[in-house]
Amino acid sequence: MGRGKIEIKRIENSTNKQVTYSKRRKGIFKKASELTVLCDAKVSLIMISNTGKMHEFISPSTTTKQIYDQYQLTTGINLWSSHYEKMQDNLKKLKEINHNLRREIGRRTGGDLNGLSFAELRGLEQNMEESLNIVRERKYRVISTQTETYRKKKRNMEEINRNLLNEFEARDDDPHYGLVDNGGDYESAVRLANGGSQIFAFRMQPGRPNLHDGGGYGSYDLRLA
Amino acid sequence: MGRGKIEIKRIENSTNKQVTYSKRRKGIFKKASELTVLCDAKVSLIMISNTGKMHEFISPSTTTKQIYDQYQLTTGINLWSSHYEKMQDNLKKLKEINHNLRREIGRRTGGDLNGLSFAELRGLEQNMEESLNIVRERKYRVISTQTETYRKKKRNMEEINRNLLNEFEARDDDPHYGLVDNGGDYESAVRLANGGSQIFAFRMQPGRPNLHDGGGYGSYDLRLA
DNA sequence: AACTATTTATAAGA
DNA sequence: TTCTTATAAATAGTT
Repeated sequence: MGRGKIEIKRIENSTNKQVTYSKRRKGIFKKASELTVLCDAKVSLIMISNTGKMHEFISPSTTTKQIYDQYQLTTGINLWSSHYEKMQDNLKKLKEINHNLRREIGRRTGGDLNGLSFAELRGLEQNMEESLNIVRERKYRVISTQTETYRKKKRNMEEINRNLLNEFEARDDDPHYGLVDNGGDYESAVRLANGGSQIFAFRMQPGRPNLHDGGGYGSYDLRLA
Repeated sequence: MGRGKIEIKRIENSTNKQVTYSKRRKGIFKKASELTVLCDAKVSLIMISNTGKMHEFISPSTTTKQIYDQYQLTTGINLWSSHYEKMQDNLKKLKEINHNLRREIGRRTGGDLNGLSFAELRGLEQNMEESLNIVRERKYRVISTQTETYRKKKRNMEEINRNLLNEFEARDDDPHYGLVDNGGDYESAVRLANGGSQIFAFRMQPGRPNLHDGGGYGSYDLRLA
């Protein structure tokens, strides 16, 4: 359809090729568009020119992805399986590790000991004893550090207290002096001066902590995997 | 191009629509094919009729997936991101759980105790003590069961031994009788008869087990995640 | 599915 | 690139 008939073979002239591409592309797009309207078909048309430029036609009321999903359903070809595989692999490994970790924890919290032999149980026991000792040592270190800190604070407060009392006695002609500005500090100083050991009463939260509490120890959501 | 001009609007007559679809589809495919030859362009053309039938044209020397990969590169649209997202989500959750499990184990084996307060340390200690007790109880139960089993075996062997000695004495006119057929059993019987307590010498694997051994306790590959 | 009058697409030229 | 136009190609309606 033109001034002369042409043979369907690669056009060597670059300009001519470009022009033909442009004209025919427009033609195909028009026909694709007409088809979708006339026959309410869905069309996905992607063209990439020899210069690498891309043009797309997609029938209205659908998306390229929809067409592609249907394409895959029909052909059975999964176009992104290769993209999946690596991820699937990772997921599988993670799940396995997760399972092992879970079993380890389970055993270390006294659950699921059925599969273990005497020797394994003995090994586990010794291992747990060692770990427990480490935790204990750590605990003692923390408490001794805290004790030291509070001892220092106490000394400091005693010093303040002494100073305040001195000032208080020195100025009892003005009974309000020293009590207004330093009221809070004075109270702390007195309380702390009564002895360091009581301080822990409200720091240690006596009794065992609630292990299933929101912020408590060992409270992850372990539902997945 | 036909006997009469038609308006570009949905064809209501089903048969007519089907015929038109068929004719025009052929036409578009032909034009697409010609374009790829004339202009060496790449074309992916997927058409789905209103009856759900799919037809595809793909220019030779390429694949649908290639076109789509290029499509994604050019448009920046990731067609299978939605497929990814769920997986990514799962992966992320698993990694998080994994991390928590790891920290839990780490603490229960005496590592990474830096972030814990005194109260938390105390909770952890108590928790570990309880778990340790469970493991100990289990160990004792296993060993008492084993002891009982061996006690029974021992009694059984003593019985066999007695019988054998009886027979041996009764038949010492034939010195080979009883020793050939039952040699192994006799030896076992004698060894077991010496006392149950020695049996554990080779069952208990004295000394602490190698914790980093291939099949030993606590030996997962924890590299991933 | 084949025919064919007619419309539409487009090759070549401007 | 776009317009023009002669001509090839596609196809609507018919058989």
